Amino acid sequence: MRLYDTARRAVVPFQPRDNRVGMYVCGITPYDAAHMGHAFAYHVFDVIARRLILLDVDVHHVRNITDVDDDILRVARERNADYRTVGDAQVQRFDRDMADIGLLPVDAAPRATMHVAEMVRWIARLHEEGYAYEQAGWVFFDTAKFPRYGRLSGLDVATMTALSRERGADPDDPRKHNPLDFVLWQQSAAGEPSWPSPWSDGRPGWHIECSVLSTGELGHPIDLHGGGDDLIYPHHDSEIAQAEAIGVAPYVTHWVHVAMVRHQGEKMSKSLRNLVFVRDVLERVPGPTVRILLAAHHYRESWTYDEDELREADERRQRYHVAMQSDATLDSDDAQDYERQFLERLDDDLDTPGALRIIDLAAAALTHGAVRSRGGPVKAEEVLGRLLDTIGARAARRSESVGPAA
RNA sequence: GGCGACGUAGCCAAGUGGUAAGGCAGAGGUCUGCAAAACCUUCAUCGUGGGUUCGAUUCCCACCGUCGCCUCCA
Repeated sequence: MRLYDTARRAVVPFQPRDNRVGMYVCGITPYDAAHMGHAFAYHVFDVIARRLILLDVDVHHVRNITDVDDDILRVARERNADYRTVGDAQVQRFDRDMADIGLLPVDAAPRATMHVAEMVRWIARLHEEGYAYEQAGWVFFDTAKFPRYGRLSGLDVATMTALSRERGADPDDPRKHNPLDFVLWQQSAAGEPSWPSPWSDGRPGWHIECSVLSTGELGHPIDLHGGGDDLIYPHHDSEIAQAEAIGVAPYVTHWVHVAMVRHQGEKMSKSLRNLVFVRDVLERVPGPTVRILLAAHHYRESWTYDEDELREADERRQRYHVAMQSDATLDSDDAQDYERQFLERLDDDLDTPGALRIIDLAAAALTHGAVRSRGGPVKAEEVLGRLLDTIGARAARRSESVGPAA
């Protein structure tokens, strides 16, 4: 299987070592419902996992949960609730949404709050080795000590600095030695949850959890680490820095990033309030339709969610359904041929749109009932079922696969 | 500034190392009292400039243009 690697900037063979793959995907902060951007990202890694499993690879799929950060604390405050209550409820909703669009359960979903002690140890080590400094209870990573900082994103320090100034970020925080230094540990404000540490009763910065959770579950190097492409900088660049600085290197062998989903002309994001929630889409179409819609887009190309495409995806799902319900069969030779082409598309940098086109052909052949007998018949249900299963778009139940979109 | 994607007829869009599917629109026609519908016909040298090749839209390089992302973020 060939996949684009962000670090090498090329489509390269993805080589599992020992037939085992540790895959770590940056998960959600559970304070709001999952939107189509989340669905797209996690769908992509689900397809990768399914394809690897088909190749007989033992996949260990880990997706973390950032259950303490500014956003979730803010929401908890607004609702006058405990942040853990907010988090638990959102995690449940998230799991349900993902299950309903047919994502395989991940093998581990570690939560940041369960591993703060390890984070403290990690930060302490960075501090001891001179990669971090303390300022009144806060600890910052010293990017000047790590010259490779920013290499994943391809940004050099000067550009990053200039950019952050332009964006009105906070590079001028007087506590920072360098504008790009990032928070490893922060002192908790009154009323915020806190954990003991040598520097203050506080809580971890955003980036540290992923280095700790990923290597905690998978060791290193991580075979495949991914997430949305908005995480490349600063999140993943910072992960690399804090890991490789203390010898957890190489940290990751293959980076996979998924493009952004847009809506109404802009990136779907919380701050723009242009979210399309997975649940709302599922109210109108079955899970497989959502998967077909997502699979119709290549993971490295950003796309715009729109209703026409949702309708087309549902029509496609219905065509597949009709083909699968038919009595038609294909010769085993032809069936194998479709499957081979389908997998070839997937193995070529996860070309799911191309793979869908192969399913279209197979479905058309079945509905047109072209049956020849050469090598024995293969049932429609079996041919299409296997292909659809690989992209998570096989109807779970018969009742789920009938009826038009609302 | 960096990274990425894309640039095929008026629009949408498939595709391949050997002289470009399809759909919509348009034009002409058949049919019709007129029109509509239907049907038939017609409509592109594939962003620009180089290179590789017997031959490139398809491979490589440069350039131009469009778009997306870049310390809340999947």
